[in-house]
Amino acid sequence: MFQIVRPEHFNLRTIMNSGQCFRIFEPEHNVFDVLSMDNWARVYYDEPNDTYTFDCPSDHNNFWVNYFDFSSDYHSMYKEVLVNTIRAQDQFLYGAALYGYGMRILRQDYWEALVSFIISQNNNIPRIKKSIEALCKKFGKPMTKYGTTYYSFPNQSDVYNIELKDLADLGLGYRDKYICHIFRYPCWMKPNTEILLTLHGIGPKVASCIMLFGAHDLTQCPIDTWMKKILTNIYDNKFDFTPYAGFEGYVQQLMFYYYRHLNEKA
DNA sequence: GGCCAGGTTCTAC
DNA sequence: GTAGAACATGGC
Repeated sequence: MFQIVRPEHFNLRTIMNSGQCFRIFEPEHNVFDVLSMDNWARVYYDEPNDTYTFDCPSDHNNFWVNYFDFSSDYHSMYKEVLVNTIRAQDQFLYGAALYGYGMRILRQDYWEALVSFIISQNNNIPRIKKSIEALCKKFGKPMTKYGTTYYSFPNQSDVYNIELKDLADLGLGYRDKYICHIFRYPCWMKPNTEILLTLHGIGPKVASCIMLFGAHDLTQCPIDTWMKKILTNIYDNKFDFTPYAGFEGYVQQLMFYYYRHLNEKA
């Protein structure tokens, strides 16, 4: 249990809806369930006092402080974005920064990110979430609190031996072969883009997401269908990332979240 | 009901 | 090396 009072650069609902993770839920207004591997924190948001209360075992406090990247300085990145967008008269990214205040790049588990973002390819977010929950329910361990049951994200030893037919009812579509293959991949190897790209079912975009969200490499800038639309429709393919060197992934996340909002996706 | 989704692979020049 | 089709399936 710990509290975050009037946090700077932390909005849990923004993060939940930003498409970087798939296992944060809001079962009732201002009550959030955050899951990562076999960890579960229930987070109560006291809106009038802008205070988040994390209900979790106290020996898990450090896990969640790390997960939400509370030790990193988002103020300086955010300020750089504002200063540069004003200088460059970049209305879109300026608006994205205002709308996306409270965004952070989570430090997610590498294995969970690896599996999740393979599922994400050519897929929509509601369906990605459904498949992941089905995967957890089938191969994870039940966790019950507050009269609610979630299932842990299966670790590799839980799924190492499964066969393709075991994945048939998870709604994975053609990605089932990729997932089955990745279950036998030596995931303890150091996260590395070049190695990820050798794996069947992982291309540049998915590798970039895994490195950004699963290895906290903020220089990664995943270009998905939404980012392609942004870079062509808004910037005529002339957007310059150099003012944001070192935190391209954060800028990308602000753009992604804002553009989807403008298109009524979140 | 058709287009699209946090793409990648396969095939054909 | 690159353009285009194929891939499964459900959200909207």
